[in-house]
Amino acid sequence: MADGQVVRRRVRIRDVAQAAGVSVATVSNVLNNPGVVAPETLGRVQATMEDLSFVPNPLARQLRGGRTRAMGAIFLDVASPFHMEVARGMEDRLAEDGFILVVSSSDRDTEKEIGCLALFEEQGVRAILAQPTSRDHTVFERAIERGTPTVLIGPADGGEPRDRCSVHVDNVRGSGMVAAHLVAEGHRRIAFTNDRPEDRPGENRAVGVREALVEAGLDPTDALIEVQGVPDADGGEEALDQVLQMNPRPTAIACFNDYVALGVLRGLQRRGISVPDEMAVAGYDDTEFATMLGVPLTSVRMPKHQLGYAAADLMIEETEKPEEHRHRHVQFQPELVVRESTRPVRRSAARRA
Amino acid sequence: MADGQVVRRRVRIRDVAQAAGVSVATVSNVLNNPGVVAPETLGRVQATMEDLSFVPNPLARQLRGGRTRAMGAIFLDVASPFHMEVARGMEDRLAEDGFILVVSSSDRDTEKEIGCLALFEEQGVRAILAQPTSRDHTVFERAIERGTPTVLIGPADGGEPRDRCSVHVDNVRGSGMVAAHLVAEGHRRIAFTNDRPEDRPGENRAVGVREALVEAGLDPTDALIEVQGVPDADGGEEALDQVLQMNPRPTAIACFNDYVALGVLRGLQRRGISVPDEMAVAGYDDTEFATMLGVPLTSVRMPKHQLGYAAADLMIEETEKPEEHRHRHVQFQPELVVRESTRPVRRSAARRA
DNA sequence: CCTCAGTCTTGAACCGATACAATAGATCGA
DNA sequence: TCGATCTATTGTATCGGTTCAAGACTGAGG
Repeated sequence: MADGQVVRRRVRIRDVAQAAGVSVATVSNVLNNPGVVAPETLGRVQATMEDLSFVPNPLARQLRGGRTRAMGAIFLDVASPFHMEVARGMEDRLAEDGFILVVSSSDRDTEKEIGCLALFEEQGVRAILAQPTSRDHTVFERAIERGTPTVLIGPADGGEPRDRCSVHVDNVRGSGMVAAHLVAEGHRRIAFTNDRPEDRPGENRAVGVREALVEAGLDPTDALIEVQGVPDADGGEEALDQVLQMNPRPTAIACFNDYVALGVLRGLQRRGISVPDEMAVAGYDDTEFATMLGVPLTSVRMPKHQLGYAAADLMIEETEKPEEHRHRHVQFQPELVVRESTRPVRRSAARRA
Repeated sequence: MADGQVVRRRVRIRDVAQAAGVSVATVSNVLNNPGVVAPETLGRVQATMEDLSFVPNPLARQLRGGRTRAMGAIFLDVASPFHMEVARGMEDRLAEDGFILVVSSSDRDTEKEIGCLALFEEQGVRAILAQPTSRDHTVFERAIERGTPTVLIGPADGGEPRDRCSVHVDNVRGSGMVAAHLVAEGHRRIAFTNDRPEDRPGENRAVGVREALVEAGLDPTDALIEVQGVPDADGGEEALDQVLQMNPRPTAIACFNDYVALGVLRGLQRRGISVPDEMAVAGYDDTEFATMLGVPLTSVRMPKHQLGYAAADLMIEETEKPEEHRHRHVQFQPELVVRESTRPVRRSAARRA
């Protein structure tokens, strides 16, 4: 059984033309301009394409100019609640105009980010939404120069990003609200579990917390303890370990997101430390489960769906009518949702009622 | 200010060649084969490239070379916990061999599914992992015929899928375990909130529940109430509305996933119906928050990460060494995790302790 | 002085499509 | 019967690179 049969070479437009007894130009027309082809020919060629199971090579296709109907998105993490909601918002908008969303993740790695970007460009994606790994946006600026509109998630940086749009949730403000709230609740020593502070979201959050403390007249040097860790539940539990070793021990933990908070709560529960009496905990993202936890979680709600929707809208506008398009920087405001995990509302009374 | 300045045309390899006073072939060599270029020339050309900020067009580059280093995945839903974990598992495996993962979602729509598939094929993705919308896999079989290895998520169907691999979590068993457990806890009327039963996952879950009831000697006709809805928290709340109108009212609800369960719990809480005493609730997926809810949620744990990892492994093997590759059907077993939401463990005692 | 091997460089074919100008045929009015 | 018009089709340049056989030059050896 010589299994090394014919390695069926990929079928090209030429093969179809030959088989159907027409020129390549006609096949191309069948593909892109079916209106001009005689119905009889059209049918025959289509049948042949079907027969040979022909799939046009997109690379060659785009090389000449035409692009696909796909939009790309590069997130820092496939497994974050942020990404899920934003992607859904994008999809909703894109579907309206018949675009398909293709998502990839840089996994917080700049190398991989460059890889994703190159891939998307190669594939002729119409536009890209990206959550940059670093503050240095040159990779993306170059993509723009090369002709792929790119919308970044993040603040319109000091420079003059006149050549691109951005969408953004004011995380400085969001984390500031958390910090201010904790201070208002009487906390004077607050831990903040950050993602990697080099990354944009991490940086902003840190700034927000710090500024809020200063504004409240506290000295961040001893009022703020910044802990770093992977932004998921296990990371949260590890971060908690570190926090609990601090001396004096913080009385509140502001977490990078709700999953981290989940881990923190888990760790506290295991140790029998009560929330919020002995330790206040705040999350970020206001995931759906935040309300339903054993101790409902204070969190920051972000209009993620809207953010994705708006981003997709900008992308579509930019590729569909570049003349009319003016670059914009859309900013959304987060909202603090206070729940039991940071506010000791006469719980016992409420519960016994 | 006539802003219609020079639309800086993209710098091509030809321009570099001209500016550096060499042929395009030499520039190409500088790029791909620097060893063969004389050091002096090399330096000059590189300087010129820098000067003109030349970036080779990846499309043209690939055109000659072949395929990209990307793998595709088509999920039913971007926003499901299932997708997130599986994608992460895939990424972990793919990263080992320097592949990039590109995710798209069919949004449960067969049309869109076909679109995604075509897009991925066009883009020269090396292999595809898909969670099919329907039981009819012909679209995927054709992709395989056309030369794109495709791994499906789902049971190895009755037919003879000898030409592809599949990965699979035995959901019939998983949902069966839930149903059996509920029966064992004394429930005789059980609601099951399904996703669309036409879809594969929905179908399997329904079958599993039904079989388990039969096996327990119950008649599904009146022991099982199947409710349909969008598989998220809001969908869960709506499903609950329907369930509560039933007469006689079910005493347990098996939910399609943990998010649905979240919505159900929310609705029950709002109505002051206690869990599990007045209504038992089970989820599916065993998300991280399941343990931490007000009433910890019984759920079914699936090795999602492993599933993704295994799938990616198959894909890589198939594209990297097609000769050695033998198609396989990998099945994973789910695991029932019983918590308070279905088991009335002397709660009051525990709490007061 | 000539040959030969070795080092660089280059012209041109090629990848797989698109798009445009040109052509062939059919139809029609005068 | 003869252009004029239309419609359907096709030849071919083109996109921006890669690749490879062949050419130009150099220096060593006979």
